[in-house]
Amino acid sequence: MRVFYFIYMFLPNEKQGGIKMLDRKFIRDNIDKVEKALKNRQMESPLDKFEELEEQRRDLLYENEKLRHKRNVNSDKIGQLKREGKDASHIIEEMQEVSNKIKKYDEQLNKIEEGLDDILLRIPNIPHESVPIGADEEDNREIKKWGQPREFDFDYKTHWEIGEDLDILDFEKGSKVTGARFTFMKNAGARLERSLINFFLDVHTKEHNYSEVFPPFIANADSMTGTGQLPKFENDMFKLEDLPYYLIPTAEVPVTNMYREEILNKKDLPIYHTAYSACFRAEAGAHGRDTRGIIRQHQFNKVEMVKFVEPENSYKELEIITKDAEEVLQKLELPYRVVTLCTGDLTFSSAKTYDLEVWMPAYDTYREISSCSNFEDFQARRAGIRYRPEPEASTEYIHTLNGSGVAIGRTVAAILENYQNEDGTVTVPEALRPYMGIEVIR
RNA sequence: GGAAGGAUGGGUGAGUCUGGCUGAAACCGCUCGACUCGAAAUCGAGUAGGCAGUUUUGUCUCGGGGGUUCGAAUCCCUCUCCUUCCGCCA
Repeated sequence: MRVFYFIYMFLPNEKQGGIKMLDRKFIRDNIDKVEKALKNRQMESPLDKFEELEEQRRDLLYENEKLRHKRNVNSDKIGQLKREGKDASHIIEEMQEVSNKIKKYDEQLNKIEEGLDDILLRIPNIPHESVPIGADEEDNREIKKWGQPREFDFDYKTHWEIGEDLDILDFEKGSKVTGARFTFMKNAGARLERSLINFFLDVHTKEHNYSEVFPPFIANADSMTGTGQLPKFENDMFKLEDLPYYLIPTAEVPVTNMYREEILNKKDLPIYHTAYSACFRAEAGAHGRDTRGIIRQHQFNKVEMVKFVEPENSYKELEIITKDAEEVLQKLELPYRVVTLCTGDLTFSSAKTYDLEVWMPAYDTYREISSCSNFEDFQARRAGIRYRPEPEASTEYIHTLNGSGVAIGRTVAAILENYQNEDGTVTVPEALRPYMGIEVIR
């Protein structure tokens, strides 16, 4: 109950026109399409309620506008009479009643609008037609494999065993200082983490043309709503007490919201940003999963890529951003595969997502290390990010994309496991040696 | 934390004291046209958005929310953000 109230209080300001979420008109005109999308995502449909409210809204609006028109006309008349020094009291009296009626209609309309927004903000993006239909991750489609998982001729260890044996990961200290799912990295481990951050940022800025930003790690409720974390996923985030501020779950949030409520210049597009940030996730509902190691932490580091592009280019850009992410894994010579997420596994805001999964020997499988998504205009709508396609044309929503480039902690885990040696040491991947200054962690 | 000032269209910025004829001057930018071999300069025209209906229309929006009033960019309350000064701090 209280949570609900809280979310409600910090929903985005109802700006002029309410440029938020999926478009009402679009939903109205494409009820079937939206309905189908919800079904493919394994979600219940709130559209009956939506249609009912929408109908009520339009009826009330019509009545209300008629009254407002009357008021405007008569107000002009009153002004005119007063200027001429004539008496207007009989009209004023009549208008008092009209104004009261308008006030009542306004109240009803506001209530309906709130109900509509609450529904709309919880409707996810519509999957792109190329997205495979499926229930869960089992139905994701593998589209590419790179590298050969290494064959070990000795008893290989998990990354947490390696980390503790080399004294570069300290789980006990993490849980003492903070709690479960927090870890200290020490010595070469700390350095490895830092090296990866620098390495990834260097690759993306120098080779892939991203401009680097260093964002705030705390964002407000409007921003969280803009990228789609709120209102549905409040429980997945850490919230500051008594403030409408949240620890960011990814740099996507602050970087995408940099341009919230802005009209971008066509000549500045596309905009590419890359950003390092710490990421904070409550991992609600993940009890018991990946409890060992650093695969699933409440705090982890990530280098993120974010793009703002013209709509017609966004699917081309999705391929590019995915390649940009792949490239850092290739440079590190870590075997990985690329999968297209199916409708049931797709995240709330995304129209299409490629996951990069790195080979993890100890798990004997591929694990997600990057997620590259095209949100089309979903986030742009919520966040009000537009541009003018032609000088005379009216504004249009841009398309946003992002991709992990890539998650640092999981890369550390992958390096420790894939590059481990029989004597317990870990070879440093060649690309990282300039950053690490050593060839072997021992 | 204390004090003062401010938030207006793509940008700069008038209007706020003295409420109505201001959805908003002027300038810049941008678009089209004229001039030109072409460009610059100059001149002319155009140039916010949401919602509802869509043939002419109506309505709402001057940071957000609320109030006063027949009527608010304009008066009052409140919140947010920005600027300047003081204090504090890495």
